[in-house]
Amino acid sequence: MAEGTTEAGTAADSRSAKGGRAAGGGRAVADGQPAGSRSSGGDPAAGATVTRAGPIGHRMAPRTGPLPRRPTMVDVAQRAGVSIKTVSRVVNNAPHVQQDLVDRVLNAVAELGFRRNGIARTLRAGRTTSTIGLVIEEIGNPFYSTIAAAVAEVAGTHETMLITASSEEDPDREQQLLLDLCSRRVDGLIVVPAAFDHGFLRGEVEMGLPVVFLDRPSGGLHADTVLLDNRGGAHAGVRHLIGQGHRRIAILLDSMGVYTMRERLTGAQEAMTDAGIPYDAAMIRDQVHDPDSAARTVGELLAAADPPTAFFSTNNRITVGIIEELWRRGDDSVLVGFDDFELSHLMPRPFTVIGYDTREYGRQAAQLLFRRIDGDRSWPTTTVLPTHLLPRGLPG
Amino acid sequence: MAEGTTEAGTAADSRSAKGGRAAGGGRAVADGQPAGSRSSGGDPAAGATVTRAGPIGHRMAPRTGPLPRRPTMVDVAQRAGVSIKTVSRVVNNAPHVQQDLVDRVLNAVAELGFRRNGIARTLRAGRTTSTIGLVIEEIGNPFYSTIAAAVAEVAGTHETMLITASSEEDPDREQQLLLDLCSRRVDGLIVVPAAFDHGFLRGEVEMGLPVVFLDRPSGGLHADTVLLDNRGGAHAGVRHLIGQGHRRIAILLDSMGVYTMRERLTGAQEAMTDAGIPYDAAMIRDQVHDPDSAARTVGELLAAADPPTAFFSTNNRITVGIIEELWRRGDDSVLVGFDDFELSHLMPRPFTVIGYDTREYGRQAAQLLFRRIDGDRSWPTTTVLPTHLLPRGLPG
DNA sequence: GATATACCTGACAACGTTGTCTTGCCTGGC
DNA sequence: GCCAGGCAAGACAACGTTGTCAGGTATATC
Repeated sequence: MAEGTTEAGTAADSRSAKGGRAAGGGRAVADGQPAGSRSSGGDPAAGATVTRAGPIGHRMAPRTGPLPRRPTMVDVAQRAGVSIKTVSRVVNNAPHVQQDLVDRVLNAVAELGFRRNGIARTLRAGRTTSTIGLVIEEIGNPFYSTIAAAVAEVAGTHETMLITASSEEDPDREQQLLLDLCSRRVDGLIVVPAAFDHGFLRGEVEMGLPVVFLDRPSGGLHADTVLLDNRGGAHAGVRHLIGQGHRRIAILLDSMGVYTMRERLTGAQEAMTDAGIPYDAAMIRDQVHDPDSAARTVGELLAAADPPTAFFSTNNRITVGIIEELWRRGDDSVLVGFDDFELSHLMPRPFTVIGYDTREYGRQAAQLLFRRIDGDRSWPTTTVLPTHLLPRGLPG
Repeated sequence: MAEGTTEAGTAADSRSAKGGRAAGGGRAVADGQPAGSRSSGGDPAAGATVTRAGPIGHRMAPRTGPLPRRPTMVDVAQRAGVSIKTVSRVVNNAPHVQQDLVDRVLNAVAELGFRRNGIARTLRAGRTTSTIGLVIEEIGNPFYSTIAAAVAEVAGTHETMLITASSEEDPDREQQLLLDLCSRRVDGLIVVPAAFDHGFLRGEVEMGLPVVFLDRPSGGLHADTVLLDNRGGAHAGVRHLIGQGHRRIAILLDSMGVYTMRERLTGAQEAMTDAGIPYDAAMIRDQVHDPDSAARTVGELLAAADPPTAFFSTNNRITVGIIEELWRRGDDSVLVGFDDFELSHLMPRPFTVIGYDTREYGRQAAQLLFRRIDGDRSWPTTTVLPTHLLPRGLPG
């Protein structure tokens, strides 16, 4: 840690790094001291972001002159004393080039540090960009990052890279991102729709751009769609509760504006109806957007007359909130939750999960997309992935 | 669910979707029946992936003819009766174009569904691609997806898109990905190094490609680097344990081949040395790559003579394994773990965490990169982000 | 009325690569 | 000795866009 001259200071934009914002957010800090003044090691500046600038190991000056131009095939051709076409042939491993020319070209390539310009290569008519676009709600969400990982994996087998963009559930932003990706001439698009209507993509689709919708269907544009068996899963989950003798089952959901929520509610209600349990509006709670609001809602429901004996959660954020509140209260109401998540089996209260293979979900969409990219022009399809009930009861 | 003709069947590549592989992996299935035969709702084919193909709502034939060519500025110019230069001006909102020509061009653009080709635009000398590359270990890992989210967010404010690629910790693959990204002429690169030496990028860097290394330094190429205060964090964590009176502290780590592991071990050992606790090789366990092996290691350590009374975990996978094993055994050994993670506060045994702001980590790297892209040619810097001890004791 | 100025428009080249076509050479068969 | 055919290499155009420059018209200035 003592190489070269050093110059300590605080990075220009590090204001937001000081103090708060530790992962896990806002908890108390060691020894009750304020974050900024705490020492967390031998480093005198610990607690704040530290930036060192300067040469390391050997003499070196910051660059100031104009940057050297990137070498092109013309430069390589001149250096090797051949035509650019020959350079192109060598670079692309085309046949019918004499060995000594190949060597001269490869030497020139190495000496100049030539790297083929993929942009220009793509421009020549008909070439693909070997890039696909994935538009999701938010890449930081583990569900979507698993999807992205699966899509990237499939893309890799097709020598294709992945541009991922987050719509943040905003239809305008989604449209902007999608059209931007079209301008970049991606070879295909996978979209988790935020908007209802993707008619603005029709022109692109007609000109051969493959599009796959994932997790939610889209109105306005008929294209391949990969969905989850939301109804079936919810149905099975609620039936599981009914089978345990529960009749008062509370259903918590995020927003009726989201397709998956509507489907899951429908499935849950069908299970209730099948069992002859009368509809009770008081047992259905909408607009539960995060764990805290889920916890609050649980409190309200349990405080009411004739409280529920079981809960059905329609997504994992709600599930977490319900668990926290039940745990706090020592309440032994039973819970079934849609979406499995990492470490769910280590939660303080075991609960039954409606799970599915998220990686397979993304993989299906990606394989479908590449089938289209590879020329499949048959009817658009709708694929429905199954869900699985993973029962975990209370030990007792 | 009853639109148009339907055709049920199993998707060609859905083998891996049947049965196993539910998220959370390999747990028993409802009612003890095999996955394939279980019913999870009203759907007769539940348990297997179902694909429907066919028109929805209205008559439509699968496309077979040649795809219509994408309209170019030439097409728009012809239709509007102007030169392509005028089209270019209109499309780019350049001044000095008469209103009636603007209207004619915009009409032609709308009628033809023209969308500017960003590839060709980029090719014209000197233009940037408005794309940056991020090479990480694996996008499915929540740590990296948080990084990606932060980078994408910063990129968005610079009207730039993000290509994310996973090196899978393989130096060869990393090199291939990085060079591919160079061919695509990304405006900059953020790399979590898998390899030790990134000298192969020197030519690109000299020709003006900004590179930022994140989470691990790189030998062989002097560039901006953003690191975590691994030593300080580990030092503080172990000191915390020592402060509670522990003298036999086991340290579990993944691999000494990884920079962060070496740093964390060093910090932990410094704390021990500072407290006059003699070095004991038996207390340090290497090659703990996953939760299961962490759990096994805990079992071995506790079974030995003179077992540890506290554990120091150097990453969150190891932490999870330790928690599971301690919980299983009802052992009340104390644990401090590097890396906070979602729901860590809901784990069955409260434990102290060495946390940091992962989003800020990615943000710092991205801001640094864009400062370079915007022309900052000063000395490369090394930024060290602080860690924070988040003590959570056993309730008793 | 001549000249300067601003404004508007288009012709043309260039970006870096690859597809097409041509040219020249060499070998082999008659 | 002539021609067919394969091989090797290069000239040239094209991909779709934008920068440069020239030309043309209308308005303002002397």
